[in-house]
Amino acid sequence: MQGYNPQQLEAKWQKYWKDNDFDSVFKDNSRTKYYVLEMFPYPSGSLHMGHMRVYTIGDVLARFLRMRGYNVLHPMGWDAFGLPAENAAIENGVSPRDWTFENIKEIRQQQKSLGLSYDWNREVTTCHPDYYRWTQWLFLLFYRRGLAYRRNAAINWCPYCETVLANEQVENGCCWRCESEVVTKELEQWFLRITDYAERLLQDLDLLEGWPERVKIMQRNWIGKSYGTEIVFPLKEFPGSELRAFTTRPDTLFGVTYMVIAPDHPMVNELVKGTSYEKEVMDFVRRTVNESEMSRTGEEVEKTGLFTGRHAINPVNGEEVPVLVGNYVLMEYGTGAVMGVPAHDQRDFLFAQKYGLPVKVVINPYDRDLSSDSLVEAHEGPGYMVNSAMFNGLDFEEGKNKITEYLEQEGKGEAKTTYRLRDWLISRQRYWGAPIPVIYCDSCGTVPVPEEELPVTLPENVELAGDRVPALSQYNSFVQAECPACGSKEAKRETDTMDTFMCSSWYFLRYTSPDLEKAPFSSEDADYWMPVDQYIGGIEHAVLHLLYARFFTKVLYDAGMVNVVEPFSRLLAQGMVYKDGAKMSKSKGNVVTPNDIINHYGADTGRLFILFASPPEKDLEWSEQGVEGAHRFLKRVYRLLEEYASVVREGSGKKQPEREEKELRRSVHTAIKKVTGDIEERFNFNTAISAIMEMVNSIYEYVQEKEHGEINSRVLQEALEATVLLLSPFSPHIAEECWRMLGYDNSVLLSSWPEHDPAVLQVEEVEVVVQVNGKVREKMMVPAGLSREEMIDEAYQKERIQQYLKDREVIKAVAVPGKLVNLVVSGDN
RNA sequence: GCGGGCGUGGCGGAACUGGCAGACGCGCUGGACUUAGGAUCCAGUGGGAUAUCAUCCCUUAAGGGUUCAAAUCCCUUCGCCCGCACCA
Repeated sequence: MQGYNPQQLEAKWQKYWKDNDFDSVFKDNSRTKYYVLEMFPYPSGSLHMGHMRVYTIGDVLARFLRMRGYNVLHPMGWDAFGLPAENAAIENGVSPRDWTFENIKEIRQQQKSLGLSYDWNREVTTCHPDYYRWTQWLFLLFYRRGLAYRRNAAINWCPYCETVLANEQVENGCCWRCESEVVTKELEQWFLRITDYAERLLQDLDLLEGWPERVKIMQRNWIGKSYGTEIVFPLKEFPGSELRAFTTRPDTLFGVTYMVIAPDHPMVNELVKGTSYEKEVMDFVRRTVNESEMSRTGEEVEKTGLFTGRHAINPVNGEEVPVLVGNYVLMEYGTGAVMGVPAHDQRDFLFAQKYGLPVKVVINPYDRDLSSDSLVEAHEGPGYMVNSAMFNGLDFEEGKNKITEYLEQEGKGEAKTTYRLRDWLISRQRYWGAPIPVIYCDSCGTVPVPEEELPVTLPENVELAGDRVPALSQYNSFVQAECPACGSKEAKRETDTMDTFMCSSWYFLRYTSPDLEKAPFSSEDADYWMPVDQYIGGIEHAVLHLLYARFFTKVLYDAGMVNVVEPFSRLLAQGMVYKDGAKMSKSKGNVVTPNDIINHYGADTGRLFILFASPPEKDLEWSEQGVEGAHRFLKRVYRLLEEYASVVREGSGKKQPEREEKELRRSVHTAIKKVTGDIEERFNFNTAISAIMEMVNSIYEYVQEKEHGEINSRVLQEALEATVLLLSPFSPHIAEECWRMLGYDNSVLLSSWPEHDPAVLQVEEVEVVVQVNGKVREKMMVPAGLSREEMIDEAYQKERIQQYLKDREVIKAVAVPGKLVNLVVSGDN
């Protein structure tokens, strides 16, 4: 006996699979496709347990579906542009490119030693010119369609990363990557008009039945649709000029006592010019604009405002109200101006109190009257309208409509829908990214680089000086360009690179035709493979990557390049890996790496443990003893095969199946049914594995009861084959080895998934529980298929039940076929 | 504050549409084999009571409700986790 030697066995079969090219996949219209995709990694350092978990989940699915006959696309690639490469390059004195490709090599090796069944011919690398050429091409597509534009804007700036960030990439006022506090800067930047797609991005969430509800909710919140009214307030001091304010509460219009505009509102300057307030207000504006949005609008930050000396006129009653500039009003949302209704908005109420602005009640709750003088907090709830002229008495909801209608008739406002979503800022002031393919010419302005000149290549030889890789603006040879329109040699190249999320917004399409040289992807191939049937990745991308990729797909759909409106049909957000109650991290010293596990127990054990310890969407607690348990199980399977495969091969033993054989077959077919359902319908790999364990326990029971000669080899063969086949998606190497022990020459990968035989699951007798008043008092074996009445009759026959029924009256008898009988009796107990 | 999720043995977790709570694994206890075992195999393992192969009671965060029957449905409370957070 050799014993189970995972290291040797895994290397052997990995080589065999590679040599026989089992994982390559081709478009085949005669077969049903299935696209399994795990979010591709950023290649920093080496793999951690989180990676191992996602890949294992995806690999089980891919292997399972292949055995079920699907044509399965299961690719892998590298999200290879990004800042860490630059930082690491500086530390190690190598170029970002070399650093990145070294890491890719390392990670690819690790993935291979995990036995992951990727089609490596389709590998994509976003930092490779063959790839980013098409990222640039897509940028130009967006540009042509009016979806990419450059504007001056107050944007989020991370001082540590020395680059701007999109809104989605700021968490609690801090950089999503380095957690430095973000500040606001005014810069000329490139944006993608994702807000044009806000409504469709919102609506189509309803199509995504296979997505977790919480992810859809997060996206809904992020898009932040709200219905309201835009109202025109003429300016008293500037006849013909007006301020527009967006409100969700037009019913409170008569309660307006002031207006506040954003510090960066385009009219601020004009409003205060020449007044005694000018200097003070402009100082305030300068101070505020340079603060981060967080420090302006954070919860604990006090709202401040300054009077501009000007007044706005309420369009419904002609009242003149002061106009202020306030730090909490955001130019980016609505119109950058808000109407102040202290009586019905708590924020306005506090602001009014602070600055001594009047309070005017216009909505009374149904049960009492409010007084403007003695209000202690705003009444934001429902009620009916008062102090609102001809609208008095209307319920507030109706009032919203009536006021809006009135304003529309008068030309003083209109119903409007607003979104919280803002355009996607994609410029990055860093080196290691895809250059934005644009040239600026003094005479021609902004000129896109012609498609045939793509890619705009990153300079290769990087001078590592100081503590930064120099931005592209430092490379004169890169900056100097010829204007594609007029041929002027004085033109300058755009030196910003693209947000890496651009690269990851379409990689799933590139996998469908990875080597195509004339387009980013072939529509024909994409039409066959798309959408991704099952996408798997971390919840941290609930808004970021998953929103951007949806946006890209919709734009490509509009451009006629894909025929799907959503890229990912089903999404699995896998849980995190913990150890000792905390996320694994170097600083906590609780890290276990995939390499540790592979070297110690083998990939099969690691895969099995990770899947067995917890359902995929839940967090997983790493347990060394749990790993031991998984390893013990594999050894148990291996021993079983070592000892009994010969019985199967020799075909010895008696032929007539008896009770033990029937029981064994039943447990085998139960397992087949359970494992199939658990993988296919629920992704509950943990219970699938426990079903395999139960089957193995039954097999041991069977063989241990018998001498070798008494074993029914046909029944045992069926059991051992089922064990190996069911185990093969989870622990493929040992399965391949065991398959050979059973006498097969072909790979287990080429076998079909077993089907359970319902006839075998049929039992003549079932155990039925007899309850008296809901408490189990007796169990009985009855013929399967017994009617309710017969079951109840049967229950009455039981002596123990008779005891319980003595001196009592049966009020009701309930029976569930094949399960239980419940007799409800009078009296206590 | 708003929105969402979760709470089951010593531990990870089962229980799919309400129908025997605790599958499977870990750990623990006892035993077998053994020079030895951290290998392997067998038995036991939610708590309590009566006392002996059996019976009874309690138990799914806490309390209440619906039901013949609740971990599962409803209400209240507590605790934990995640997302958003002056969005007008």
